[in-house]
Amino acid sequence: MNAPLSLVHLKTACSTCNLRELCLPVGMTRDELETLDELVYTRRRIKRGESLFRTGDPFQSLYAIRSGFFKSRVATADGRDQVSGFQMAGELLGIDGIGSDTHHCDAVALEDSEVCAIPYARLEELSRNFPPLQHHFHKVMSREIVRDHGVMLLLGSMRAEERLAAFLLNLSQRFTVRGFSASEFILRMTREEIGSYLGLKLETVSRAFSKFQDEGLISVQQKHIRIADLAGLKKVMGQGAAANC
Amino acid sequence: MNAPLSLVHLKTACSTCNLRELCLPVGMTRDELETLDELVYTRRRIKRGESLFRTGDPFQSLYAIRSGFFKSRVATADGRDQVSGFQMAGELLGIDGIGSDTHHCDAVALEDSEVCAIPYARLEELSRNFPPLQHHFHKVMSREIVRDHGVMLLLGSMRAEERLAAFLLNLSQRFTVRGFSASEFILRMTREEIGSYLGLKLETVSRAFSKFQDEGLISVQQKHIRIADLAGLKKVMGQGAAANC
DNA sequence: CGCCGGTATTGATCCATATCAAGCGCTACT
DNA sequence: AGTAGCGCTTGATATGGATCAATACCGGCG
Repeated sequence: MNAPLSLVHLKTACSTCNLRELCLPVGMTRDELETLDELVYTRRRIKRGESLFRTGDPFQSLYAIRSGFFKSRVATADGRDQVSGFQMAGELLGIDGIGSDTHHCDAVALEDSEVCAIPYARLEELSRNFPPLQHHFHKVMSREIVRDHGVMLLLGSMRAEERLAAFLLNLSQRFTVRGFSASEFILRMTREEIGSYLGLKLETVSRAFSKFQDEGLISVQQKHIRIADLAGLKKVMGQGAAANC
Repeated sequence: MNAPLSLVHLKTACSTCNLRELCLPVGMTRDELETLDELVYTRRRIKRGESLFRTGDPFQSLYAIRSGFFKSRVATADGRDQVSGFQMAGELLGIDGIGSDTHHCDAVALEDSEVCAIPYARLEELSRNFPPLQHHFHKVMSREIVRDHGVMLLLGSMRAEERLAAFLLNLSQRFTVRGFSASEFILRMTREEIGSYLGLKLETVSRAFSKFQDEGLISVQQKHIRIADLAGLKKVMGQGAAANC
């Protein structure tokens, strides 16, 4: 009774994955999806606090998040570091490694997570014979670049409250896509990690949360967030700035 | 006497381009390069101040810079904008368009420039039959992501002088690769554009330049920069932070 | 050659966010 | 159930960079 279950468990297949609308296989037909099943052999579990890979690790595979929540962190030589992104189910980790066969950031699980390892050489090979995959993979990378430009815009030209509003709206939107509530969610990261991502100190993040609550835009209780006034938050962000970050 | 010259001029070929060590064809053999010649049909001249493409333009081609200097600029819906990068000969513009078949930034020439248009559909097609091209293109995109993470780190955690030092060192390094002086160059952009890129106001950029000059690290005369103490500048940056930005 | 507009420098002041500090509240572990 | 420790909130103060303002420079044009 246990054996077949764990077999199913081992044999990961894109064609039966309920994230196929979010992950690499987006927009492929049933037949095309079956081709993709050759791509993923291994699943890997990462416990909260553990790293999927670290800066300097040799690059081998991309990782599609099946479940859980990650942060990516880049570091300077002199010890400073910064969160460069938060990743959730269906998103791809490890693209930073392609350019030099070495990872350029750490990917740390913020909760117990599970990923599909996609051997990169296999992906290149398969995408040569399979244009939809090739094209979609390029789109994923291009969108990552556009997203990063949005973050640069945020870091370079928005004030603290605008940044936090943009951050909350972005999370909300990504939860929505995944079928969760747009207005109520649990933050997986600490105030310090949010601050790091937004280029702010944790106290500033905390104060901005309190201010939003006073203004009736959200209610905060530690990591529990409820968005009470979506339009109001958007207004704080500055009339609909970079929605892509 | 004029005809053959302009013919040569029209027939752009990667295999004879003196930027082939910097551009898409990096690391390819002579034979492989000739395959690439099919890729580029058109050259385009862009005058100083003109745009190669703008946000919202339909995406068709990538552009390899043959000569000149560009800035990319992203904008928010509420009118704020920010320089997201400066590009020089051998670098690729337009990758932002792949993700949604629409450009997400403006590319503006900062001096009279010339680019090779690379029809994107052709690039995908050719790279399917030509793994070295495929692999190198992926590397270019991955490196762009890593570069952007470096900029995010700069914007999120460095102070004004560190940012400017990092900026100068980065320019210096890129000029070196292109065979220009590492220590003496002309800035193609205004203080305001530098400030926009670095998340600072133009006055702050100007003050930082003056401070560096007072400290004997550089000499500045308007757009003419001479780096007098490379090691000193690196120290300002914070003991060799993100060299990749 | 001299003027003009955009660009750069420099100074004075202000303000948003960092920093320092204290206390509170979860949550997880014994 | 009690408690230790990390994470969060809030207050007081400091400061780096923004803002406002005045002047200087430079390149292009008449």
